[in-house]
Amino acid sequence: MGQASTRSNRSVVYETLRRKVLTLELPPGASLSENELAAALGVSRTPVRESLILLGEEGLVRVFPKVGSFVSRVDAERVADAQFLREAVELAAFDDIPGTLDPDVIAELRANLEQQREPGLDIERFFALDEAFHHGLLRLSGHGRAWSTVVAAKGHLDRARRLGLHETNGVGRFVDEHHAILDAVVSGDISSARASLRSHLRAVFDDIEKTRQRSPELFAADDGTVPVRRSIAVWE
Amino acid sequence: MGQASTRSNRSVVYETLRRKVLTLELPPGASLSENELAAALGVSRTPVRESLILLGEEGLVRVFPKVGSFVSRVDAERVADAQFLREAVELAAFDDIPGTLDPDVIAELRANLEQQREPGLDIERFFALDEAFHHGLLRLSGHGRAWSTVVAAKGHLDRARRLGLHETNGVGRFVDEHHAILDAVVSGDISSARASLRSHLRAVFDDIEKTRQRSPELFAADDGTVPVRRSIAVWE
DNA sequence: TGGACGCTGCTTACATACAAGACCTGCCAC
DNA sequence: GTGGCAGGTCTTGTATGTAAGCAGCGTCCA
Repeated sequence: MGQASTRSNRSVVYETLRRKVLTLELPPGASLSENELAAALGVSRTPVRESLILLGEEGLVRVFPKVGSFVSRVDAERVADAQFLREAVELAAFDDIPGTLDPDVIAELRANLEQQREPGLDIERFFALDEAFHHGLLRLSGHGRAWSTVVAAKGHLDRARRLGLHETNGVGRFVDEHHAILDAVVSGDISSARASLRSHLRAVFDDIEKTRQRSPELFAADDGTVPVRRSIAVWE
Repeated sequence: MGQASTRSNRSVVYETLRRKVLTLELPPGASLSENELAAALGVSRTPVRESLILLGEEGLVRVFPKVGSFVSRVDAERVADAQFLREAVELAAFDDIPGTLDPDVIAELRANLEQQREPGLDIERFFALDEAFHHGLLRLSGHGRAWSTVVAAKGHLDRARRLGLHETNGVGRFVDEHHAILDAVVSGDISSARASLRSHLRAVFDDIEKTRQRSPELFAADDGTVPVRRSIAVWE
C-alpha cells in the first residue's frame, strides 16, 4: 500500500528493532535470536543479522559470537557520554545562530511546542516532539546534519529517560523549559538561550541520575557477561 | 601466528577497507564490487557485504541497490559537519579538565609530541600520532570515550586533510600548535588552552578550505549519481 | 555429595545459491 | 544517422546450507 515497497527488508527490520529497543518494548537483556526474529518478522536471517550488526555498532545490542545476541543493558557510562556529547553539540550550535532566523523553522518550532501542550499527551508522542524540537534548534544554526550523529550516540540516554519516566511527575516542566529556550532565541538573547538550554539538558540528566540512585538494578553495568536467556514474545 | 585467529573475518575486512578508504588508497568514486572484494580478500561475500554496510552507515561508502557500491566522494558539507562536531566536543571537554591531571596521560602526550618532532616523519605516522594526541586530550577530561563518536563522524574530514597534503608546507606548524596546547593545559591555563585548541582546529580546516578552492574537482558534490565504474586493482 | 565428562541443542559466522533489477551494448528499423 | 528495443551481464538483496563453538544438563564415577 502507499508509495514504497521499494524500502529494503533490512531497513524495515532495522528500524523496527531499533524502535522496540529504544521504547523498552524489547527490554535490556532480552534475547534476540536471528532465527526467532527472522521467523517472527517473516524474513530470512540475512536482513535480521545485518540489522543486529548495525544495532551492535550503535551499542544497543551486544552480540556474543556463537552464543547469542541480547539487548544491551543501560550503561550509566554510555548515558553520561551521550549527555556530554549532546550538550557540547547543542550549545556549540547556539554560538553559530545567525542574526535573522529562518522563519520556516521558527514556525515549525512554535507549532511543535503547541502540540507539546496538548492535554493527555502520549509519552512516546512527547519524545518524538522533543526530538524534533532539539533537531530544529540545531537547524537554526545551520548544523542540522550533526543531529544524526547525536541520535546515533544517545540510544542509552533515551532508554534511561524512559526507565525513569514511571517515577516522574510528568513532562510539563520540560515543556516550559522548551518555551523558555525558544523565546530567548527568538528575542535574540543567545546568552540567555544558552543558559536555558544547558539547565534544561542538565535537568533531564539529573532526572536520570535520580532514577539510577533509586533503582540501580536498572542500570546494571554491562560487564560482558551473557544475560540469562529468557524468551520474550512481543511480536505481533 | 600470535595470539588471535579469534578476530572475525568481518572485523579484518572492515578495518582493511576503512583504512584504504581513509588513506585514499581507495580513492573517491572507486568501485567496490562485493564479488571482486571477496575474491581479492579471500573470503566470501558475506563479511565483505557486512563491512560495506557499516562503511555506508559511516558515510565512507555509497551503496546503490542493484547497481554497485562506491567509495563516497569527499563531501564539503560532511567535512564541515565533522569540523563542527569535533570542535564542539574537544572544546567542551576542556571545560571539564580537573585541577590535577592524570600523570600517565600527560607522560603519554609528551612522548607523543616527541615522536611528532622526529625528522623524516612519515605522513601516515603523523596522522596516527595526531589522532592519539587529540584522543589523549579528551581523556584528560574524562571524556575519552566520546572520541569514538568523533572518529566515526570525521571520515570525510580526514580524507580532505590527506587530499590537501600534497600542497601543504609540512606539518611542523601543527606540531608547534600541539605543543602550545599541551603546555597551556599543563600550566593550568585552561582558557589559553581552549584558545590554542580552537585556533589549531580552525587552522586545519582553513588548510582544507584552501585546497578546496584550488582543486574543487576533488570535492565534487555527492549528488547521488553513480560514479563511472573503473576497475581499481590495488589489492596486494 | 561433588566433580568431571560428554552429549545435545542452541547460537552466530561464513559460504553459497537464487532472485530481481539496472546498465550497457549491439542490432535493427526508420 | 538516429532512436528504440532486446538480451546479456553485471550488480546488490535475500534465502538457505554448512561449519564451528559455547552452554547447560544429565550421567557416571570417586
